[in-house]
Amino acid sequence: MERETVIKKRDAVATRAAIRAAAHQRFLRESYDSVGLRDIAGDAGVDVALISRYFGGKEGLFRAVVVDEKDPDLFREPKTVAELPGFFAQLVVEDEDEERQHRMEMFIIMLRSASSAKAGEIIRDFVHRDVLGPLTELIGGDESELRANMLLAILMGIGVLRTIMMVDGFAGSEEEVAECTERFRCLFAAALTC
Amino acid sequence: MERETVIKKRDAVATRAAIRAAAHQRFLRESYDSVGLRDIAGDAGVDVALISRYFGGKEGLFRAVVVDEKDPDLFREPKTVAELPGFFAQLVVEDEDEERQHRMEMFIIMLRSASSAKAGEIIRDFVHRDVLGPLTELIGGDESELRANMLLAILMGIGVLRTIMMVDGFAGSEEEVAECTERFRCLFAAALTC
DNA sequence: GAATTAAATCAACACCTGTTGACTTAGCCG
DNA sequence: CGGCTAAGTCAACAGGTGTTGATTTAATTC
Repeated sequence: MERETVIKKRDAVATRAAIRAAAHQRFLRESYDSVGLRDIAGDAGVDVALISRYFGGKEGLFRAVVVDEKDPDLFREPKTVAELPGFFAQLVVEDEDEERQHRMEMFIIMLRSASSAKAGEIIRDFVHRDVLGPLTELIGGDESELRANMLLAILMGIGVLRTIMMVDGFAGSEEEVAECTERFRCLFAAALTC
Repeated sequence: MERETVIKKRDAVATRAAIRAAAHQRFLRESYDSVGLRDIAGDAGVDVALISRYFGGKEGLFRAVVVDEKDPDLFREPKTVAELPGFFAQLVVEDEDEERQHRMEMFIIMLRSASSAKAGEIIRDFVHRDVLGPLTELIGGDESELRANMLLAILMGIGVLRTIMMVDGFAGSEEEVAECTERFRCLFAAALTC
C-alpha cells in the first residue's frame, strides 16, 4: 500500500496500473457482476470515469486483468508429462512462491466470474487457448484431451472448494502440508494413468 | 411448456411453483447477480411483484430453490464407503435417471452463484451441513475430512468444467460413455485410497 | 512566463435493479 | 345476486449501474 494522498503525480501508466491492480484484487474476491466500477476506482484512489476512458469499459478492464496481465507462457511451464502431477500439486498448496501464487490467483479470478455472461466468454476462450490447448498437446496420445480435462477439473475443484466455498481442512499443521501435497500429487498422477 | 394464455386459473400454490421452476432454470444457467427478477417473472408468465410477495425477495427465492427444493436425504444416499466412487461417477456422466440429473443440477446452481455475496452464504451453509457433513461421517477415520473434501472437489471441478466453462470432450461416442464412467470411478476411488 | 497538451475531475445521462403500496379483478360462500 | 377474501396487476419508488461530454487542473515546451 502506498500513500497516495501526499502527492499524486500525473502518470497515465501508473494510474492505469493502479486501476488494474485494484481490479485484480476485487475480481479475486467477488464475481464480475458483483464488483462495481466505483468500488475499483475507490480502491485505486481514482475517479470512476478514468476506467471507461483507459480500458474502454468494464469488459475491457476484465479482459486486461485476465488476459494481458500474465506472461504468455504462464501456463506452459511444465515440459514433461512426468512433471505434471508435482506441478499441479504445488499449485494448489499455498506457499511463498510469488509466481505460483499469482498463477493460482488467475484461476480463482476465472472461477469467480465464469458464470457471468460477458466475462464468461472471455474466460472460456482463455481456458481453451492458453490452458487446455497446451496441456493436451503436452500430454499427447489418444486420450490426451480427456486427461487434460480431468487434470484441470481437479485443479479447479480444489480452487472452488477452498476459496469460493471457503472449505478448509485440507492442511492444518506444518508437516500436514507436505503430506497433503503428496496426496494431491498422487491424485493428479491417478488422473493421468487410471 | 404449457399454454397459459388461454386460461389462467387463480392458484397461489401453482404460480408459486411456476416461479420456483422458472427460477431454477435461470439459476441453472446464470449467476445469482446476473439473473433479474423480471427475467424469472417473464419466464413464469407472472408479474414481478409476486416474487417479492411470495418469497419475500430475491434472496428468499434463491433459498427456496437451493434448500427447500430437495428432499432432505438427497445427498445421503450412499450407505457404504465402497459405493462412493461408483455413486459419484454416475453423478457426473449424463444419463436419463431423472433424480440423479436433478441432483447434479443442484450442484451446478450452487457452483454458479457461489461467488455472490448474498447467495454464497446460503450455499456455504448448505454445502457444509448437507453435503460435506454426511460425507465425512460416512467415510470416517482420521482423514475423513480431507477425503470428503477431495471427493467433492473432483465432483465440483468436473461440474465447473463441463457446464460453466463449456468444455466437452469427456465422452463422445456411445461406448465411450461407459469407459469414461469407469475412469471417473477409478479417479474417485484414488481420492479415497491414495 | 505564456501556450499547449495530456491527465484528472465533475456532473449528468439513460437504464436497470429489487421492492412496496394502492388498485383491480376473479372466485367462492351465503 | 351481493359481499368478501384472496390473487393478480399496475405504477412508481429510491438506489445503483456503466458510460460520456464538458470542464478544470497539472506538467511540459517554446
